[in-house]
Amino acid sequence: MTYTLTTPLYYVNDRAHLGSTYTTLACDSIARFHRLRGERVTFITGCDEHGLKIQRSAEAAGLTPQAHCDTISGAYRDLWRRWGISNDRFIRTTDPRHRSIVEQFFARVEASGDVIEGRQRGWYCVACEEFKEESPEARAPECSTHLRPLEWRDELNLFFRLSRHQEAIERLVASDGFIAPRSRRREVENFVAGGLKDFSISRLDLPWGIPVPGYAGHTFYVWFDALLGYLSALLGPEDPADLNLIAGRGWPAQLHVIGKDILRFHAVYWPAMLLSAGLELPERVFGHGFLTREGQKMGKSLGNVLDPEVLLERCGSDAVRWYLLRDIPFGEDGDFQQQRFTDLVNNDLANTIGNLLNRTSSMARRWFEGAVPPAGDAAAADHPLALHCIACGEEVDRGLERLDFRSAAAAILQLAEAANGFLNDRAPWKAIKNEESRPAVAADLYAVLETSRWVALLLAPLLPDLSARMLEQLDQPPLCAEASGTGSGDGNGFGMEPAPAASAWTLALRWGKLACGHPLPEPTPVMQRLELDSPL
RNA sequence: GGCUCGGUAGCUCAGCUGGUUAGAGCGUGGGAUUCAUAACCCCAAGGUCGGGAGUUCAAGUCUCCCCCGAGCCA
Repeated sequence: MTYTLTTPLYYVNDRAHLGSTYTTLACDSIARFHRLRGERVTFITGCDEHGLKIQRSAEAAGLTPQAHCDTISGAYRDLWRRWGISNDRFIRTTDPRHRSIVEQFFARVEASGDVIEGRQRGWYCVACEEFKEESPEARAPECSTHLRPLEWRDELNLFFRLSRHQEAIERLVASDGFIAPRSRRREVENFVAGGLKDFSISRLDLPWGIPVPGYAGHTFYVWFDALLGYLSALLGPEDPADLNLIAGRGWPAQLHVIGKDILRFHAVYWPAMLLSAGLELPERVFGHGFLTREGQKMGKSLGNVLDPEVLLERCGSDAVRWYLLRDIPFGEDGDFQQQRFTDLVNNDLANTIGNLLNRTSSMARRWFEGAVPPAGDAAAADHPLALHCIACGEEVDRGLERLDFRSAAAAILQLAEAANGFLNDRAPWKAIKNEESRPAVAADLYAVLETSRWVALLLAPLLPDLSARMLEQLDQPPLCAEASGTGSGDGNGFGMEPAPAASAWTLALRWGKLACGHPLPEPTPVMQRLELDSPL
């Protein structure tokens, strides 16, 4: 059993923005969470590279479409690498194997009688790559989202008979858990209830696309092509381009994470296409919200775009991940406020969590020969901090299963706060002055060090870097939640091996695993405070 | 125009099937402390729960109307 999840395949008409970074970071945390639990994960991301809009972007830049795509797509890949994204796959829709998958898929859809020829007349928005409902008589209509003129089209296209799948899609969309968060379900239900109309899946005389077999002059509509990237992506490096293989390579996906704007493509068109091709449906489509900045929409015209490159360079991935995952309810819109960003990062990460480890470690080193003190009573499973750790672990588990990053993060933070409070109550710096209380001091410090270790472990899916630094500070072995590398390409009984009963992570999440007498490295702050002297 | 979500302390939000003095975090103010990244810990500040009407012994929590904001569809 593989846990397969995807980001959207980002459209390469421009460089990555914070929105795609947000989606990708969230998916990365989910992927890491499942890997840490010992599950086999295929985390897919990539780029959608066809279509008129891209052809024009390339022309505007004086490049061939392919050169343009290579550049932008390469930039995405590089950006994700620098953010430490653990994707197992990076699919490009210009990949030759993808073309072959699209052809095979189309053949299946055609065979089930879902392809018909029809005349497409209407107003088209190139930016949306979508036909609009404007009446044919409209004079110089504009796209309401892009505020750009619509273009009139009147051509023979191939249509996908979406209307035939009305009932199946109605049932799917109404089913529990398919569309998440729940609040977005109604919107799609209403759309489906309005009656599904066939939609065109080919374009005439658009060279930058995949040719439709058997229909000279036609190329596939970008969306038809792009969604299929989720399937092509499942092929391992050594796999032939065979659509029949994907069922054994992690299809159906458990989760598609997307921005709320493309929910319909994923919750309506996509499942219908899959049904038509006789493939299984993904378990869940999660549409998250959009990010604004200081209450305003980000945009070039306003000049207030937050650049993920700048953010990464000036603040680091832990800070940004924490802010986005901890503060914004996943699914809802969020607002990036610089003041709040630095407040949260400094309070939560540097002060509460980082300083906890720092202060405890330095006391332990000073009074207990540079090592983890003897646990004494703190080894007991009913130690208050032990109970808190266990409860926190469960809360993180529950939270991340529901994609509720916020409650997972809050639980971890509360654990660190409890440990800080415990220290203040016990005041080991006072007690140590009395030789008789030395064992009690040892036990208290042990309990807090052990709690810090839990904090580090539980943080691993959310903030892998900080987690690693904390474990290093405790001289603990690193966790591995990175991408599987070659993934399933070895053809070595993929999907056959049972998930391990206990992963290194789950084994480490036991109270008392920190070994007494284990040397502690000299502490250095694991999380620097953010001191931003100018707007990001 | 139809539909769907929101409008709760300065800010961001919790408040499930209606029921003791409406909660949290940040920010703010005060206290305590010195192990630590001027960090940690404790306490406080009183917001007519968008407005109005209604149902009820009782409404932030249900009904209706209105205002404001966001979105989907026309």
